[in-house]
Amino acid sequence: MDLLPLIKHFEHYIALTEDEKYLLHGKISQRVIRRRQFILQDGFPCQHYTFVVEGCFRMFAVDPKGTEHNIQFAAENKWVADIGSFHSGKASGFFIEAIEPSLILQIEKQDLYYLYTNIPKLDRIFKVIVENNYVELQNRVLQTISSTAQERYLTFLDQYPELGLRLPNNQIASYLGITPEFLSKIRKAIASPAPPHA
Amino acid sequence: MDLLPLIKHFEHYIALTEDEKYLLHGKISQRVIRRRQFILQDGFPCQHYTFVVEGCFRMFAVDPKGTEHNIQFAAENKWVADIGSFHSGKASGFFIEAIEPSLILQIEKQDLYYLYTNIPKLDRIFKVIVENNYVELQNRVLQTISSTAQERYLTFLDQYPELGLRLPNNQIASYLGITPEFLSKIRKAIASPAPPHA
DNA sequence: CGCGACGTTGATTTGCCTCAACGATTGTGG
DNA sequence: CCACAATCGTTGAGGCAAATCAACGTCGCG
Repeated sequence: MDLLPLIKHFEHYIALTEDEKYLLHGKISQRVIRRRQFILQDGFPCQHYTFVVEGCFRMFAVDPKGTEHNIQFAAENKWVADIGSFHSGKASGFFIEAIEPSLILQIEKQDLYYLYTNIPKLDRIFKVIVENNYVELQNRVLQTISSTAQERYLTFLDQYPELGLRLPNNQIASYLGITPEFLSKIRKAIASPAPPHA
Repeated sequence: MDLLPLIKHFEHYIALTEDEKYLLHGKISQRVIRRRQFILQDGFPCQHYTFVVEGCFRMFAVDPKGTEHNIQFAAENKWVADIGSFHSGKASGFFIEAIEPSLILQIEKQDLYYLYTNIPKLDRIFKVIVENNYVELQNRVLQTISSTAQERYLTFLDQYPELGLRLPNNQIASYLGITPEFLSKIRKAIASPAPPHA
């Protein structure tokens, strides 16, 4: 098992001592995940914080009509978890599914708590990580309540150019809160040279 | 100056020692804010973390057309700040304005960093606070991309019944991402007994 | 090969916006 | 203390953005 990507990730924030790195061993497990495999399903508690070493995931909810709504993508060096369910132990309302074949590192609740206690730095590191995610999410809320679908799509491409290439359009549509049909029409409008306005 | 509300707030998460409480003095300032007074304006860096002791604030952005979009309310025992701007020192794109006459406690950046260093618990406390806010925001995103305006309004009233009474409807409309006119029509539809469907 | 996932297009419907107008309330300066 | 302005909520007519539904083409894969 190779913890290096995770250690590098932590040290992107604060350097760790050798002792601290040593504490990580045994608390973290590695898994290979196939395309379309779920690492969390609606109705079950979220048992792990998941760090994506390679591949890509989506976290989504299903509404009463059966429509799926992506609330987050997580590719390399991102964390994904239902934080509320993880801490409360209650059933999650979300699914987390691999969009690509993936390699992940996972930490269970009691292990993460152990690490928080024995590597106090981790409190700060995760505080900063969550703060950054919070700022991103705030901007997404702003976009969503203030812009048209086309503007949101262009912002998405601008902010995550790599995801724009990597993900199927129907997944992007679900993230943007629009139908795949309408995203297709937006893409057509963008691609075509300025339409006649007369 | 009375730090008790803030200390109580911190101790809602983890108890502090007397020494730790002592360290807070001198790092926190108290301010009385009038209705409609701004504590952050677009174009300026966010210099403080603000804890609301009494009153209520809104954080909003203004789009190119001049329309305001509320992205957050903060009443008693809530924090409000443009976290991104606070840490980066760059100009904020948000305003924070008092909706009611308010009493706040503020911490400046270097003071907060000082406290993080000397009261390591604070890293954990703020980690938990931000995580909770993150979960709330995630649910808001889900609502926004998956529900109609009426559903979002009912959820808002259910989740923040006190804010539903306290805030003017136009502020709620801005938070929900709809026009005040349309919120008015929603309220009428809700109030009226089940409309005839024939 | 045949099926399922994905993308596209078109016709129609609907949720919400825009604009305009009008009471009710609040607050404020003369 | 009154007059006036500003703020807030409501209502209605008309328009637009995006959803819905249905159909069809393509591709990759078992």
